[in-house]
This record gives sequence, C-alpha cells and structure tokens, in this order.
Amino acid sequence: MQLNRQDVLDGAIAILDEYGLADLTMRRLATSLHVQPGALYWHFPNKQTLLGAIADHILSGADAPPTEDSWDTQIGQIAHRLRDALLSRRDGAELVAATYASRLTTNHIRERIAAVCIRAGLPRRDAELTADTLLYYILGQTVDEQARLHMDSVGALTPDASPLFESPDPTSRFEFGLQLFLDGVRHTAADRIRH
Amino acid sequence: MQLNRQDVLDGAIAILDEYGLADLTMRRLATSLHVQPGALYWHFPNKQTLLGAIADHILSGADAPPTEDSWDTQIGQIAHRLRDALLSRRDGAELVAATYASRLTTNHIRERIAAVCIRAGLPRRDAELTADTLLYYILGQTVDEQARLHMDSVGALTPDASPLFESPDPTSRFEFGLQLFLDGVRHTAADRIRH
DNA sequence: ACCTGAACACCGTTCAAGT
DNA sequence: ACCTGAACACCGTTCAAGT
Repeated sequence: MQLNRQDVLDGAIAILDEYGLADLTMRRLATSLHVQPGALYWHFPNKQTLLGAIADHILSGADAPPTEDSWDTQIGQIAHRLRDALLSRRDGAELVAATYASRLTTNHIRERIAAVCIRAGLPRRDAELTADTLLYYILGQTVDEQARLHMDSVGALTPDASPLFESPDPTSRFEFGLQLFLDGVRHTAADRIRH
Repeated sequence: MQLNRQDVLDGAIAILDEYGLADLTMRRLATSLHVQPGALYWHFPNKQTLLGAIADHILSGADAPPTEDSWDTQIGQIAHRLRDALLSRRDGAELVAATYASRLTTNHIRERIAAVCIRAGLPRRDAELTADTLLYYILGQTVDEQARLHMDSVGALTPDASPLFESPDPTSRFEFGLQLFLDGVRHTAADRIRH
C-alpha cells in the first residue's frame, strides 16, 4: 500500500489533533504510517514544508468571498472565519503563527480584507496595512485563547482562573478587539472621505 | 571559577545575539561556558525557564511610567518602547512571542497600558481588553518585521523585495497600525463619556 | 517511483557520584 | 553548593541500496 502526499498530510493532521503540535514529529508520523522516517522525505522536502501544507489546509475556506453587505460586517465575517479556522484543530493558531509568520500577510485572506477596506474608501496602501494590523491581532488573540484552553484541559490552572469561566468569555474578548479595530478603520475612512 | 545564574543568563543572551534563537541550545550554551550540559540545570530547572528569564530581561525597562502628558501619546510611547525592546536583540520578538505567549497579558506593560486607558475614560475591563489588543498587534507586527530583517540579511529575498527598501518603512508601518488602534480607543472612550 | 536500513549530527533532561 | 560523567530517550535529515 503506497503512500501519497495526501496520506502524509492526513496522518500529520491526525497526530496534530490527537497529540498536539509538540508531538507532531517526523519519526512519530512515520511510525503511525507504518513507514521509515526517510520515506516521508520523498513526499515533502522537509518538516517546514509539511507544516506549511497543514497551515494552508487549516486556513483553506477562510478566504471565501464575504456574503455580508456592509464593509464592516464583511470584515467581521472574515475575521470570525479566520478565528474559527484556527480554532478548528488542536494548536491550530500556534501552528499557523509559527509556520506562516510573515506569510499570513502574503495570503489570500489579506487580499480579501484589503479589498473590503478599499471598498470602504481606503487607498490601496492603507488598506493593506489595515489588513496586516487585523491579521496580527486575530493571530495573537487566538494563539492566546487556544493556549489557555490547553492549559485548562491539562489542569495547570486554578479552577477560578479557568478560561471557561473567564468573564468576558473568549468570543466576547475577540469581538471587543475586533470592534476596536473597526472603529479605527471607520475613523480613517471618514477622514479620507472628508479631505 | 564558579558559575552563577547571571553568568548563565549573560551567556545565553550572547549566543542569542551572535547565532540566533534556533542555535540557542542548552548544549551549545554549556560549551560556551566551559561546563557540562547538566551544570546548567543547577541554575535553571529547564530551558523554558531560562528563555523566560531572557524574555523578562528583554522587556525590562519597557514598562517604565510614561513621561508624555496626553493618554494617546503615553500609549504611543509605551508601544514604541516595547517595539524597541523587542528589536534590541536578535530574534527578540520571536523569543518573547514563543515564550511569553499568554504571559505578555500578565505583564507590567499590560497594567501600564490599561492604567492609561482608564485615565482616558475606559472602564477597567475595557481598558484591560484594549491593552491586550494592542499587545497582540505590537508583538505580531514586530515578529514579522524582525523575520523580514533576518530573511534579508540571509539573502532569501530578491533585492527589490528587501524590507530595507520597502515602502512604507517598518517604523511607518508600525505607526500606521498604532494610530489605527488609537483611533479605535478614542472612539470607544468618547462613547463612554457621552453615555 | 517509492521505500528501507542505517547512519550522522544533533537535542533536553536526569542523576549518581565527585569536590 | 556546584559540577562531572554518562546515560536515556529522543530529534530532523541524508542517501546508497533495494523493489
């Protein structure tokens, strides 16, 4: 039974979900696929590339065209989609943050957000910087949120410090930062229209 | 010549500056201090703790009381101090991001920013969430900026994609996101005063 | 085309024993 | 109190050789 690229990718994602990013090693992956470690290097040149492919997979779908009708709800929609995508797999946010780094800002999601900002009245360059700013916020916030979740499940937190009972809850925290950001964009856009 | 905690810390920072985070290993550090790897574990319980101490060192000073007089310039001052601190050592932003994660939001810097927000008219809880939002942005932006710098020095980029000639330059990019954020805070604060 | 076997050059951490 | 010696249990990656 021969392996293909997709099998390796699926196996890697399965390990990620079951054991987390720290335990996603090439050797462990090889074992789970009943293959020698070296075999993986026929399908992926190195681990970094494999992680990149997982990151792409996690993010796929988050950059679909927005269906809302005003620019601010459109950005909100994309932002929530991205957060949901990052939270959809164990350590998803950490993996994307560690792997993508400066590539999130070379992503289709960035273009989508920038496009919405242009429609809101921002010049191209401002729109791109605005998209980057939002992406940094979402990634940071979500990495943090997911790290707390994990700490919680591992019991490293006192019960009343549990993020599950945290007030405000993670989604509200996310919404707060998102609205703060949108207010900033509104102001910048309004300025542009006035001048 | 006996080693103490500070010697280990200094040695680690020296390796960080010269060879970068990826090459900062316990074994390499031990060699540079002319000591066996196990010796380090008398001074630090594990690598994570050592990295945490380096992160604290990098961040020390960034949380001094602001000297500006309006709340927005105060936040700007703290934000720039944090960025400068992260950029002050090779891979500083990456190290802090990887090590601190959800601890940046348990930092004195967070309290400083929150305090300024409270003085600007925000309720305590909003002030904390606002501080977190800013911290996520600064960290993300600075990690990215530093990663590009490194890619550049390593020659992994085409000349015209060099961040050194990027327009706008990194500092202006940073300033853009910061102002976007401050506009958002202004709006939230104004809302609070009106109602 | 795809994989094995086996090696290379590393890691972080532990711990009895030494001084 | 502080360190050595030596081991344990791993890593990612390479590559001749096999099928």
